[in-house]
Amino acid sequence: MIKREKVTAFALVALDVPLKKLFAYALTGPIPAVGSRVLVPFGPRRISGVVLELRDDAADFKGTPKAILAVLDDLPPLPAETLQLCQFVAHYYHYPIGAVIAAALPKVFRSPTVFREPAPSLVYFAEDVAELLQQIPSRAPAQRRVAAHLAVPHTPAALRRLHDSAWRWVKVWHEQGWLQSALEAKVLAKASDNLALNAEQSQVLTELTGARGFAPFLLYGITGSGKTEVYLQTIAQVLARGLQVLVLIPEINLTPQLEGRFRARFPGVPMAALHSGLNDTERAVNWLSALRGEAKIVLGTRLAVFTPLPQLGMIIVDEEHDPSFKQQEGLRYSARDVAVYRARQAKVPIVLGSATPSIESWANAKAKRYRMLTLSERAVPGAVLPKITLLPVKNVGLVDGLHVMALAAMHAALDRGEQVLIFLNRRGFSPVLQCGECGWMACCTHCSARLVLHLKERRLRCHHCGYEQAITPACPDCGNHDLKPVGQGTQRMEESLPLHFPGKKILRIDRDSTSKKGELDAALAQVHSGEVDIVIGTQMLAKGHDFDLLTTVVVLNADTGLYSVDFRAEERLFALLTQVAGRAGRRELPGEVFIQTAFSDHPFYHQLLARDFAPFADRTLHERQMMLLPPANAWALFRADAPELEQALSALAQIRACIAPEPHLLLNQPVAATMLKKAGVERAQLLIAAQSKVQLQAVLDEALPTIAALKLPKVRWSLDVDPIEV
DNA sequence: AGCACGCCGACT
DNA sequence: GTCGGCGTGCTC
Ligand SMILES: [Zn+2]
Ligand SMILES: [Zn+2]
Repeated sequence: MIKREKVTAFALVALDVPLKKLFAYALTGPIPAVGSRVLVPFGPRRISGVVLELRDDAADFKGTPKAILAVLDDLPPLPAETLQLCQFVAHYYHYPIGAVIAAALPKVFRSPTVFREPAPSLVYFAEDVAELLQQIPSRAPAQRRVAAHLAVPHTPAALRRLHDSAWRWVKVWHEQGWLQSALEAKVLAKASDNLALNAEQSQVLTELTGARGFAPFLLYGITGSGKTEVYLQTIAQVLARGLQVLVLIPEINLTPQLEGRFRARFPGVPMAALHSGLNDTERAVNWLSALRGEAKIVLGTRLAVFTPLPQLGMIIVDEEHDPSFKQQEGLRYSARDVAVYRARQAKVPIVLGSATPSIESWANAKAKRYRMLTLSERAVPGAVLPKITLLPVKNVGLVDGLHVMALAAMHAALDRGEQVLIFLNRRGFSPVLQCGECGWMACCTHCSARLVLHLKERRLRCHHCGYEQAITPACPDCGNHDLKPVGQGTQRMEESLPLHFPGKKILRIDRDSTSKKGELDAALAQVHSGEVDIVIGTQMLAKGHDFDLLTTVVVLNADTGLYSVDFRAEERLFALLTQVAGRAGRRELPGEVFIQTAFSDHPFYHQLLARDFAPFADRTLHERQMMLLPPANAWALFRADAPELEQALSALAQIRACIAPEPHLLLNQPVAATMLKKAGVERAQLLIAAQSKVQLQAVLDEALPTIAALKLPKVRWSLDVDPIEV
């Protein structure tokens, strides 16, 4: 009889801990595949991890490995490509691999408990929404708003997002026979028709559908040029080849509209939405259907870039310039950049679409690393871009914050029966509450910031942390009772406008007025129905929402960043104003945009008025090259916070000392953050600039092990590669 | 990041 | 006497 030595095998497991290493565990039972989710003992607790390597020794671990407790098969082993993508991200953003994998997985797969997939739920929809609406009395507007959504199939969970009672109503309507229900995969409806394409669109479609292998495109298309229709027809052809499409979109409450349009065009094509509105279970279910290759279209926000897709055929990043593609805490990745890497890895085409591309992507297109495709005509024949007028406000008397020309234009539009949008990106009544005697201003105790006066709620609130307090009745410094609101917020505009527009219906739409479920939906419905005359809106309304009767837009206080240190301020303002201008005018009603500005002489406005992003982008890119700013070089930013600024600065000085100077590497001095105090800590930062991303990575690879070994008590620090806010 | 261990100040 | 403050150190 042959005595076999006991075969011991080991697994190297990635765990969600801030340590840049893998942990060795002994395999006792069946051998899990690489990529499997496993339950392991870790110190006194049991946590979930992912197997990255199998081997017959414990690598460099000298102790006695503990045994894996269980292989959790609620998740199929992650494909090698997904693990490799996570490895790339871990390396590029200098983040521990276990933490990257954890961030890439739906929350339920980070927990040590096994996820039980619920039975597939039915979806509810109306074949003829008009017929359904006839059954619902007009005295039930909330029910009618829900009904109006039901051309698109909804799960019970999706219904609950529309309105707390929506699921209850739908059950009744279904019993009445006014609605159909089906398993999601079985919905058979007529697809919305392809829209006719103009010559430019057809040419772009031909280019995109003809591409094979890794092929990056920058689709530069002006507002209203029909980018979405081009996406839809391109997607149809990728689906016809039996492949999956990943569509990444910004994080805004616009996902439902886009999802509706996709579902209407591709009824019966399984689609997985992955946005922040979903609960953990929905997210996990949709993610699994993508991983299994069942969902053919994955429509999601930045996190969706990590979704495993066995038959990936194309990636589309819509509004590629949008800052929400860059995560601003923890793993500070750019989903757009990761998407480009992923397209290269999967050897598929990628389309970055925007009316105002990021200068980074513009530079790539100019350098022929991306192929530039242009849509320069409006898709709807005869439609013209809105006219933009600057209203200089320097040394001009304003009436409740409005220029007389703006008031006149608003009156004219309202007289024609049209709607007006006042775009004011500042919630609350006034950004400052000030003492008229001594000049004292109400400030947050935890942040270096003013408290914003919210008169409606009778509170002073900090917009940077959760702090709020009752309105101070008197100045704490001099006792004066005459405290004055200074500056104009949306609430103040809402209060003063009726004086100038008596009898007109005015509606404020901002985060405060739409914080409850269904409120935004209700507000938008009021605007669509035409019962609202003037809308006062913040950033929330800048994107996407199209109102047929809205012709006139007045922009207030948008350009405060123009002379700031932030070198991306112009780029962002161009994108914002382009988007806001897109709200003005439809088809036969031409739009007009009035921008109140204190900087009407700024060269930026010459280019905005020319309505052409290309010369602006060319000039900006040239400036960046002249001044050695990204994308002409590569930046990394160390941030530190501590109870005292001195501690943060000293930590950054120690970090800086770990980086060896070399030619073409700029090591700045640590400086206090522009807003020194935030949420009770004092903050500082250290910028390093390298000639190229390659040099930057080499420098960071070299320095980070030393930096990680530093003892920095009371200080929390993080590294941001390719920061967008400095 | 958790979580335990450990060593000093004021509480029943 | 012990409850709890958070500094320090470790996790296969
Ligand atoms: Zn005072
Ligand atoms: Zn604050």
